[in-house]
Amino acid sequence: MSRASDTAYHTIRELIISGELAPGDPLAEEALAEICGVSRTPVRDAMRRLESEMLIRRSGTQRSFVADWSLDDIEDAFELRAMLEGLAAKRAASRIDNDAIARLRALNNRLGDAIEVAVPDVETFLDQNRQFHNLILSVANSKRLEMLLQTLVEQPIIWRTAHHYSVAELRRSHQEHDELIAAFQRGDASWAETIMAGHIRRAFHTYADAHNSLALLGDERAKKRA
Amino acid sequence: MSRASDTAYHTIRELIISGELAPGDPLAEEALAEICGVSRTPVRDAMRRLESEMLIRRSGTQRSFVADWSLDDIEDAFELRAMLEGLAAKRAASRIDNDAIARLRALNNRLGDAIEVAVPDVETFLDQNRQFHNLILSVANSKRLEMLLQTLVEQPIIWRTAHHYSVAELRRSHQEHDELIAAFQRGDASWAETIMAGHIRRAFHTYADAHNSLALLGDERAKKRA
DNA sequence: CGATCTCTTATTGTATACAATTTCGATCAG
DNA sequence: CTGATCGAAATTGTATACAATAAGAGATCG
Repeated sequence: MSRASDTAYHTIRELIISGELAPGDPLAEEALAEICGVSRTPVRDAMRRLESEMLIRRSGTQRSFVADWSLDDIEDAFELRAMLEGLAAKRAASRIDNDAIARLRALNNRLGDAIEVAVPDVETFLDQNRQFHNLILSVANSKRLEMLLQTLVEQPIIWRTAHHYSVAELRRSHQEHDELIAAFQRGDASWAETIMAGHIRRAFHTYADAHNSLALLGDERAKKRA
Repeated sequence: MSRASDTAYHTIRELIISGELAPGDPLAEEALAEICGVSRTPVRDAMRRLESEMLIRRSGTQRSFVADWSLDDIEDAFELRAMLEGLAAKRAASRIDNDAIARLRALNNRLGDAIEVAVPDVETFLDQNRQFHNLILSVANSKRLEMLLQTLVEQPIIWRTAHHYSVAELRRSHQEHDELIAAFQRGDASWAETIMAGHIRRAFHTYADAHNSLALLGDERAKKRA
């Protein structure tokens, strides 16, 4: 997409994901246009995209707000992701070649290296993780699947909590990726599918746990203020 | 959505689905604006929506064309639909109440009536069928699932071939719906899921068969012209 | 004769002005 | 004081003008 429209998209997106714009906050086109330094036209484009990703919710009268994701909503998203990424893995297993397997292995090695240090490099972990999943998705070779997953993967608040994951949990992800690679190497589609689905579901519970601790922390702070 | 934007959306959509605009045809914003009787602004909105439904494809340089669906693409769409509607049925099974079941039964009865006549009323069949599936989807109670399926159900060329389905095939759909209702009544989520997934997959093969016959017909005609 | 380059033209991206709605607060009747 | 009503201000929808970019035709060079 073109420059102004893109900057608007990324700027607004960042404002939402970083939490600078809180869930429920109203979003006025003109105000956002000013912030992004572009006119309302590209802002409207960006908002359309964000709406389709469900980061923005529209009222009955077309006013926009930052979406507020309940834990149920997030579970919903993970349920769908588990199913769709499972399908991606299944399809990938019967299409993948040695070159792609080698690349997956390289990605997962770097991912492992990023956590086996004094202080885990979560940014790198997330980046390699994203590439790992994207590679599988592209091997799965279904434009439609790619499209649907795109609206699910870029979760909003999820990446914010990622930094609170324990080393054990990061290691677990690394292991599961290895198992996935083994399934690919054997061309076992069902195995790949179930590993992937489980991998995502576990990620949800990891998220939910981190989410709960953070929520408790938030409550503590709220009490202190009162 | 607002008036002009909506009319643009529906007008263009109809042009594509009816085949007036053939797959691969280029779509210029200004030309469409003239056809729809609105300005380019709402046309662009409409095209965005149609793109997300994959009825429109965009080239690397942002030019738009009517999407051309290969049989593989369509199989892809059905594979995803089978999975997602299966999930919808599974979720619905554990949430549905007697009132909703009664409504499903009523819809399916009308659907059955529409085909048990001298000349089957396919329009009514499709309409009741759509309502039947939509009701299940809404009982499934997942906004995200609803959103994803929306981009898959409104297939382009599929409804055009529906008129060529045999009475036996229409009856089969009617039966499968009844089975689904039975699964709901027993609250058997797995059963509901597998019936639904099978139901959609069968629909694909019905479509593919009709598609092939039509393609052959088309070839015959082409030969005659030559 | 073919390939490439440039210039013209067509098409899309962006800004802005204006119209249609909606929100919200002030005012007033009960 | 409560609630309804009206109107000003804010917000979104649409049209249009202009800028940036890409496609296509024709000329130019090898």
